[in-house]
Amino acid sequence: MSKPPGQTGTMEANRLGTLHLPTQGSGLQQVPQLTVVSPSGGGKATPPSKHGKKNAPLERNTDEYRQRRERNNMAVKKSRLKSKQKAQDTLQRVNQLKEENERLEAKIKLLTKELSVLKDLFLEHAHNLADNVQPPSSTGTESTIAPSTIQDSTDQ
Amino acid sequence: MSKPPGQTGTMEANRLGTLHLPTQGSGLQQVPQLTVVSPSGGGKATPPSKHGKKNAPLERNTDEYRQRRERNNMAVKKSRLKSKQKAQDTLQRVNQLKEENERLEAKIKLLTKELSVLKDLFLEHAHNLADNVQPPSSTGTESTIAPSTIQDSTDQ
DNA sequence: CGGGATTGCGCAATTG
DNA sequence: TCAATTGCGCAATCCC
Repeated sequence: MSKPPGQTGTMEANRLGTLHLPTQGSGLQQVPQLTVVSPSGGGKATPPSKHGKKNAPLERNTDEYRQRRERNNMAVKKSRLKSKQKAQDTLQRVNQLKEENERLEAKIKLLTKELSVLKDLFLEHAHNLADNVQPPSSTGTESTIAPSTIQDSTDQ
Repeated sequence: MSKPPGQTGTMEANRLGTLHLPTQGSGLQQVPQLTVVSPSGGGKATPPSKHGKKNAPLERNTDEYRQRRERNNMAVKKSRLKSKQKAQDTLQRVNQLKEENERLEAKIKLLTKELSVLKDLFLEHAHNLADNVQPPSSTGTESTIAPSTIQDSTDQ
């Protein structure tokens, strides 16, 4: 709904200097031909720009032009496909990492719990010692702490 | 989702039916792309379009046409910006997740080590018991295992 | 300098 | 009806 007043003139497509439109019109394809050349005067063969190269537009009706376009079109397609592929890979990587993350967190949770259990046992033991409780040979409490319970933490 | 299969196989600039050319107007437009409108009438090859609506091409020299184009160009720009933004976000997310993963792995390493230490202590203890070593108050070995050593595992 | 790879842009068909 | 998407071609650059 709300829509600002018309955008007057939207000619952003304008490049700074040159816009060439090929001459002519063989059959179909007549284009409003206008050839705007950058105002800068240096009509030298070697422009100051680093790469500033502006080759002749190459006429649109030549075979070479057509060939070049065709090649470029293929290249563009290829490039875009690649780009899309890469994007998808990235997305996949996110999921992969997320999974791994969960796995790791689960592991941490487990380890933490085990650690907590062991700590409690230690504390208990410490208390026993402190309370001067001597374990003759069957206190029962600690003897239960066979390695078996602890084992599974390391693996996986 | 949704990515309709692009069927267009290979239709270069060949058979064309109608070519609309811009009529000058204000400033200059881009190169007139050839709008190909297939002349064939029958047409069974109509892809299952949801809307199945085919408006008349709308002449290119009308104000309305121009307005519509302008709007669409804006929408396209917007959409592409958004798309690019999203891609970058995804990339960032990957890095974020990678970092988090490292953090988690470090933590796991730490916890594992602590657990290992505790386990060893337990084993030692068990051995002492098994060997019939009575720890009245001078065994010295286990007494050292004060809670202090264990404490730090839980935090951070 | 040549030529593929990228990138920004507009067009048109579709989709929602 | 209109905005958002998407495939596509063109031209300017970039980059070997």
